[in-house]
Amino acid sequence: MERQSHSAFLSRLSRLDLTIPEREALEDLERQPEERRGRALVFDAERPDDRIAIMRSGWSAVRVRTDPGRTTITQIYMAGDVIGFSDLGVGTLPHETTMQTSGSVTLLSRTKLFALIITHPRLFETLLSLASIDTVVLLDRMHAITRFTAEDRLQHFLLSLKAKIDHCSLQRSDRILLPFSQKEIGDALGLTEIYVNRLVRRFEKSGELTRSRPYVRLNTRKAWEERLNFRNRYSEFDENLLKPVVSGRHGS
Amino acid sequence: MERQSHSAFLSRLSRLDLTIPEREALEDLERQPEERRGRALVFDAERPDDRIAIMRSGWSAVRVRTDPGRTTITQIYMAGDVIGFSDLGVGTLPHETTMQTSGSVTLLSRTKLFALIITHPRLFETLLSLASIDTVVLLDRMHAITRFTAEDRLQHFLLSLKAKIDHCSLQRSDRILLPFSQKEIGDALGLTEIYVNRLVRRFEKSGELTRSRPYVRLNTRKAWEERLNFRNRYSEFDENLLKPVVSGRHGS
DNA sequence: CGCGGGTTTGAGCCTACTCAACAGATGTGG
DNA sequence: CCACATCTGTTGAGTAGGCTCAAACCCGCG
Repeated sequence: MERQSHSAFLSRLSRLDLTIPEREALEDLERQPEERRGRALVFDAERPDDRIAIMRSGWSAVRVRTDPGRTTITQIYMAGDVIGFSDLGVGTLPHETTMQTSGSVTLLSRTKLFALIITHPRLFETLLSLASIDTVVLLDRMHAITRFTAEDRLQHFLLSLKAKIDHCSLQRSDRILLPFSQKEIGDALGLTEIYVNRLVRRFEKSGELTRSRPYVRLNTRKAWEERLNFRNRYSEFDENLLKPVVSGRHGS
Repeated sequence: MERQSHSAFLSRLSRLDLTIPEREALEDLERQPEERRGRALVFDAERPDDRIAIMRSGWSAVRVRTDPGRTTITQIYMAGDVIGFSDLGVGTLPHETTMQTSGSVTLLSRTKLFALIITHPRLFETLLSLASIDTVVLLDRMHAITRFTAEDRLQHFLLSLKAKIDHCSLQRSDRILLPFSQKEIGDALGLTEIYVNRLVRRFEKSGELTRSRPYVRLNTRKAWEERLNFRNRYSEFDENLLKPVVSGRHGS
C-alpha cells in the first residue's frame, strides 16, 4: 500500500535529459497505480477496452490462447514498460494480459496517451521507441523458435530475459529472477513442460545453470551469447540514447 | 515509370473521413516513390538508417537471419503499409527488408514521420493503429507456429494472407496472389521447403487448394476458418472505423 | 543446350511429443 | 494443525511429426 519512492518508468528514462514539464507529465500519467496480486488480470481478452497500462512494479505476461491447453506467451513486461501500443488498432483486446508476479500498474485511456502526442511529442516518441524494442526482441525470439533446437531456444530465452532485466532494473547480475513455471517457459518457447524440465535438468547437471527458486544463475552466459550470436537489443538502444538518434532529432 | 493514378495508402484510408489538409499531408509524404524490382533491398540489416518506408505498390518481406540457411520471414507488407514502426527504438536496423515482387516505395526520414505527430496527430494515430494490426496478426501467427501442427500452420498462414489482401486491396476473392516459393513459405512458418511441398500437394489432392502460379485458390476457406477458429483482425479493424474508436475520440 | 532455381518424391532418422506415474510443494478449509 | 486437493516438478517408455539426405524432374533463360 505504501507509495513507492519513485517511478520505475522515470528511472528507466533517467538516461534521457527530460525537461521539468516532461517529468511532470510522466508523473501525471502514473497517478493512481493499482495494486495487483500475481495472476490477476490486467487486460481481459475479447473485452472492449481502450486503455493502456504502465507497469510500475512487478511483471506481467501476455498470452494468446485458442483452446485452454494451447497457450503461447508472447510478451513479458516489467517495471517501466508500457503495455498496449500494439493493440491500438483493435477495439476489443486480442490477447490476455495477467500479472506474473504481484505488483502495481497504472491504467490510462488511449485518449490520455494520445493527448501526449500534442503536449509532449518528444516524450511520446520515446515511449513509442521503447515499446518498439520489445517488438524487435519478439521477432528475434520468433526466429529462435522457428529455427533453433529446443536447447538453443531455452538459452536464447534466458539471455533475452536477462538483457531485459538489465535494461529495466539498471542492475547487472547473472543471477536473474525467473518467475515462471516450466510450463510457462514452454508456452513462451513452443515446448512442453516435460521437455523444458529435461533441458533445465540437463543444464543444471552440466553446470551451466544453477537454480534457487525463483532465481536462476547463468553460469556460462558469455559462452551462450557467443554460440548463439546473441544480440542485446536493449543495450543497443541505451547506446543510442547517449548519442540521441530519436530524441535529439527535432532540434537539428 | 508512369505515375499511378493514386496512392494505395490513401485508398486504404478512404474509409476514414479525412480532411483536405490531411489528404494533402499524406500525399506529401508519398512524394518521389522509388521503383524497385523483386528481391531488391528496401532496408539492409546491420546498417544505420533512420528512415521508414511506405509501400506504394507491390509486396515486401522482412527477414530475420542468423546464418544463411536459417531464415525467418516475420512480416509481409503490401500496398498501403508503413514499414518501420517497430524499428523506431533501434539505430541500426535489426532486420532485412526486401521486395517480394516488383513495385514502388517511398522512403522518408523518421523526422518527417514524427513531424506528422505535431501537424496532424490524428493522422499519425491512424498510421500507428494500422501498423499495430500487423503486430497483433504476428502474435496470432506465433501462436500458430508454436502450437499448431504443420498442416494447420499452413492453413492459418494462407487465411491470414487472404485477410490482409482483402483489407489492403479492397477486393474479395478466394483466389489469392501468393508470390512466395515453398522455401519462403517454410521460412514464414518454421518448416522446411520439403515438408511445405508435401502439405501443398496433400491439400491439392484433397481438393482444398488449387494452384495456378502465382495464384492459389482456397476452395474450402470457410471450413478452414471454422476449424481453426480463425480471427480476421483486419476486418475487426475495419468495423471499428465505422464506429470510430481511435480516430473519433478527440472530438468527444 | 546446359544451367540454375524451384518442385517433387522416397527412405530413414531423430527431436520433441504423448502417456503414465510419482514425488514435492503449496495452499486451504475444517 | 492436520488432511486433502491441486499445482509443479521429475523420470521412464514408447511414438510420431517433421527433419535430413539424396535424386530426379520441370521450366524458363542465357
